[in-house]
Amino acid sequence: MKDHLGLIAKQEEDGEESDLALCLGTLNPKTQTAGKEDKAMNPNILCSTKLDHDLNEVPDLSLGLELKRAPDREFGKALSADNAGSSSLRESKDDEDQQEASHQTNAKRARVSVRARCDAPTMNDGCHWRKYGQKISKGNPCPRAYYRCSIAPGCLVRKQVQRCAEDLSILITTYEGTHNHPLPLSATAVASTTSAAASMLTSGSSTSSVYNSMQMQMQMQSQFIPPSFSMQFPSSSSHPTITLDLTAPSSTSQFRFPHSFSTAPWNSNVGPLQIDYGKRSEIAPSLSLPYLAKLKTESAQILPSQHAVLTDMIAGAITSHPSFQSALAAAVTSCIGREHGAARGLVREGLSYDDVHVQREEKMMKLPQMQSVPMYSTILNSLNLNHNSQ
DNA sequence: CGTTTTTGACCAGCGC
DNA sequence: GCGCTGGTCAAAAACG
Repeated sequence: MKDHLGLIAKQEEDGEESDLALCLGTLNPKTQTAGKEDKAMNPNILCSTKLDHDLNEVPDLSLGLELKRAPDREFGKALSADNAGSSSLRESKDDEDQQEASHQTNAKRARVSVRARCDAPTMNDGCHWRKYGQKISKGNPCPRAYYRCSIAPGCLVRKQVQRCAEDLSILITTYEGTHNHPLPLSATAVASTTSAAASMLTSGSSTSSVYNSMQMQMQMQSQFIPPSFSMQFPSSSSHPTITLDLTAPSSTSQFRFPHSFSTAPWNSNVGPLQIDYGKRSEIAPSLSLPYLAKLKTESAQILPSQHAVLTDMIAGAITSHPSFQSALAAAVTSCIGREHGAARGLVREGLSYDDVHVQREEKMMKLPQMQSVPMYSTILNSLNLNHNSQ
């Protein structure tokens, strides 16, 4: 499967756990399906789509990764000290109490620090924060601001914002804690990224594939591709901290968050994760194939010869860590939720993937968002998800 | 008038 | 124990 990007998500229904695998990559141009070899390796491969042949025709599979609480205990354990994305509300008061107790007693909660060039006072991550303190810390003339999540009164997530002493254009944002409420869609991407990093830290997994996945995701959320990305694990810290460095020190071109990323209101309709593709403007997904296409064709950072390596990297990353598997499941849910209307229509019509593919362009003229429906509807059918619950 | 920010006081952890 | 530092609290001020 060297030319495929494999995504595997677990789902549990009626006590039975099953794997969902998506295969995005080279496919048989005649059958529009994954090759026999691929299916032999994983009978659960549901669909695949062209990535090498014609990137411009790849349906818009935008996976806004959103961590949900996985059924398996191991994943729940891994998430116990991170800041998950828009996880569902805690179902019992006991959970809240446990989390509160954990917060009170565990002085070494995992933190995720993001370094990025940003002109705005704070990096808008889609969440809603209330400032509760400010301090001048030792060794840095710039004050450190303390924020807590103000979406829900009992939310324990906090963040610290401070400018880098060496380079005032660099904003260091440090996240800590777990959201105990649903997040705005626009906040899920950053939250899931920091969540995955924290999860990796707390679960002890530090594989390079996860590292690479983090790099990919953060790059895709941004307007430009930083040529370098670093994670740091300070050995002497009161909190275990991962630093996601998006400042690209060896860059030949400056990497900055788009203006809209920094200043758009958290609950804006267009969302703060907005990137401009020339005259077109789209919500920046966490994993967007059109965006991959753009990278491939326009960025010198990703050459065609590197594509196999790239897909291998992503596949390895996603399949190597339970957080990403669960994140994908939630992401699919999120995607379907966003376009549930169109998907519902197709499912009701009983259209197959091929039918949809043929009619796609025609339908897109009427409903632009329909371009992502073929993939979603296939996922949808396989997951047997209940749209009405969205 | 409700919400958010500011800012000095307070507290806890840590090293000496 | 003491002082330093990071982090939080809470009353007052500012803001919309």
